[in-house]
Amino acid sequence: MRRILHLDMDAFFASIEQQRRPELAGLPLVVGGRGDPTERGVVSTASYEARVFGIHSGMPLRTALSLCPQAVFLPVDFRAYERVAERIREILHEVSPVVEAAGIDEAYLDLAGTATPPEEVARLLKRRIRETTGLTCSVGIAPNKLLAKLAAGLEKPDGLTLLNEADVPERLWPLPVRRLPGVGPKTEERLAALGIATIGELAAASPEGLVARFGPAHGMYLHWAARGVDDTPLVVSREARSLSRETTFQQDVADLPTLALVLGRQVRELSTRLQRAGWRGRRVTVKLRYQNFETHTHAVTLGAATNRPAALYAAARRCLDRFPLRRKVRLLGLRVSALEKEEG
DNA sequence: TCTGGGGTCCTATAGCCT
DNA sequence: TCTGAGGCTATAGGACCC
Repeated sequence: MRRILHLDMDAFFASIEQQRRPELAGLPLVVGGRGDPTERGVVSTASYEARVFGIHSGMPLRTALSLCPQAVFLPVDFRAYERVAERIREILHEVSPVVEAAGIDEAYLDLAGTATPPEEVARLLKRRIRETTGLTCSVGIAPNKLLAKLAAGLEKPDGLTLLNEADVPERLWPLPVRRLPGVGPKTEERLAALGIATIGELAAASPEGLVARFGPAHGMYLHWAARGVDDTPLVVSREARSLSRETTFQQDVADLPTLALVLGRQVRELSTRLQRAGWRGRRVTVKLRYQNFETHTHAVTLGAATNRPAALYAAARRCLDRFPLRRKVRLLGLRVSALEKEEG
């Protein structure tokens, strides 16, 4: 049986800010956008003190402000968080060579080659991370990634939870389906329409019915996930599939020159990132989101991969020009995909 | 009055070919 | 020459994650 450890940093961005500015400790703190709660933007992380007011990730900053006017609002400082994340990854690699980073604040470890008992490994990790960064995390240990992640979520913050397949009926089946990774708002709603609200009810549903409604991949995933069954391996390294840059305007934009100007800036940024990483892309996609939040994309595939700004801009303009601009635009995005490694 | 930015993966559909 | 089945690829949209 595999032993997988999942580690999830507690209120990562907010905790880092509280760590480097001790006067913020114990205060409701919201990290998001440019740090101005009257601007467009959403909450990246709320401190536990702010969560008491009902503030959570993904919520508009303006809503957070109305829920808790006395909260402190700070901009996202990705560079700083990335530095902390890198130190944490180093600690993880001291414990196991098989580490999968899952975003900036989560990771999976395969403990197969580790002689130390899993629970001891977890305590060691938590202590080392707290000593070097001052931060706490929640850890789950289980026979697979799915159960390890669910376990880590059972006790937060600063938790340590062991979960086995035998615990699934007692510990997971009472929980709402939304707790399963892969079940978002849409799937939750469609399951609710079938009378399925809990993971246990999902486990009792016929796999044929789930496949008929959710397709083969998602349907069978739901069937097995509700039983805690998962054999996906850890992915210790992966290459980027695409790079993108998008901008939500503070005020909706109606004119093509402004859009073209912003598109030009996005092209230069992506071109620089591609060149630094040694990538070229063959597919260019432009995304527009209108005032009413309707979102559309247009893409072109190039004859040859490029990272040159002139070629990228020409392609992006061809995409942009295909959009009817009768309505105001709130977001403009640019993506480069079908990436190829540059020679030499 | 709302609803970010960076990604990944899956699915539906249309066109083309055999 | 017509028709249909099935496969492949490109494109657009959608759901989800951190």
